[in-house]
Amino acid sequence: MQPLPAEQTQARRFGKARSARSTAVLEDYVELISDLLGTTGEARPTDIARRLGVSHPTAIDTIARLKREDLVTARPYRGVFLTEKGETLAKRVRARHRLVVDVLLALGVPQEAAEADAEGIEHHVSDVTLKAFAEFIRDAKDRRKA
Amino acid sequence: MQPLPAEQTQARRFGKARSARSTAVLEDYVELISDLLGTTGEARPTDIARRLGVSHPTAIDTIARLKREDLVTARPYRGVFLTEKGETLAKRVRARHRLVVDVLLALGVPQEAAEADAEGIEHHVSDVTLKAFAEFIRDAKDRRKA
DNA sequence: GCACTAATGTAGCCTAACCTACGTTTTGAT
DNA sequence: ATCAAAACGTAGGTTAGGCTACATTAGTGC
Ligand SMILES: [Mn+2]
Ligand SMILES: [Mn+2]
Ligand SMILES: [Mn+2]
Ligand SMILES: [Mn+2]
Repeated sequence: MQPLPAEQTQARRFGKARSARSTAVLEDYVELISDLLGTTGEARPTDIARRLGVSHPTAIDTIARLKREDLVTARPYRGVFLTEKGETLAKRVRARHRLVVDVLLALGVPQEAAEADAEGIEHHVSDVTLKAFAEFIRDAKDRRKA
Repeated sequence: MQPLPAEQTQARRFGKARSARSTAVLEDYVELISDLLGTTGEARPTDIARRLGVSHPTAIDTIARLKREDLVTARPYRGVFLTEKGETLAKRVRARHRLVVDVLLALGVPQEAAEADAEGIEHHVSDVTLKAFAEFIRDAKDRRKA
């Protein structure tokens, strides 16, 4: 039986996971909105809802939260757009998402499981971990060349 | 710009992540209760709350939910115990937690980041992915021997 | 231009997960 | 046996993230 970590240490870890959980939804929305804007030119509440698998009122509610957090602008019947802050977040989130998928694939996880699990995992990957992931992928590529 | 996945595919992935998020708290409680029972012989609401970094009423509320889900038994002033179902879940969750930490460490993630990130990541690792992780670790060990 | 349809918005509801404030029960030390 | 402190429980409140049902607006085809 492993010794338990010190109370405060464990509490800090759980706290980080809680805070990541609370921003996960926002991150998914900005990433998706950015993708929709990039590929179709617009991001409308109904599309967002359908792609997320939620009802459209749920999407509209969350879009309101995104507005409050200054990540998007949206006006009735006009679709959703990213603010500067939103664009910046979207870029970071998309890059992280891709890297997480790549790492899972490199570890031998089948494609669809990698894509599905990454959708949840990504939100809990810290910067330090992300750096380690990037190096791992870089090294894997080097090994393949040699 | 990568092509977007089909709507239903993407919705299914997001749905899985949502459902994992909704069980994450239960999993952490069960794992922690099991650890406390194993090392100190008892799991009291206050200890649980302190280790999770939440207020004790929050812990008590969640323990009530665990009871509803038939994962624990608890009576006033008497501490918390795992049901069969709870024990089973605890074992699975603990094994998964350890494996996730091991994989992160093997990828070069520093100890504390590995422990902290694993606390969130673990809940989004599917069985298929877990299997790939196990093989990766086994192979890494073999390589070290050779 | 009208009418139907799809999209959007609004209202109202629910549960989970957090909190503070306060009252009650146990526990343990004199 | 008493009593203070710690643990526990309860009450009541907030926010996020879901939902359904219904009303309104916008867009399209005729
Ligand atoms: Mn995601
Ligand atoms: Mn993503
Ligand atoms: Mn966890
Ligand atoms: Mn854990």
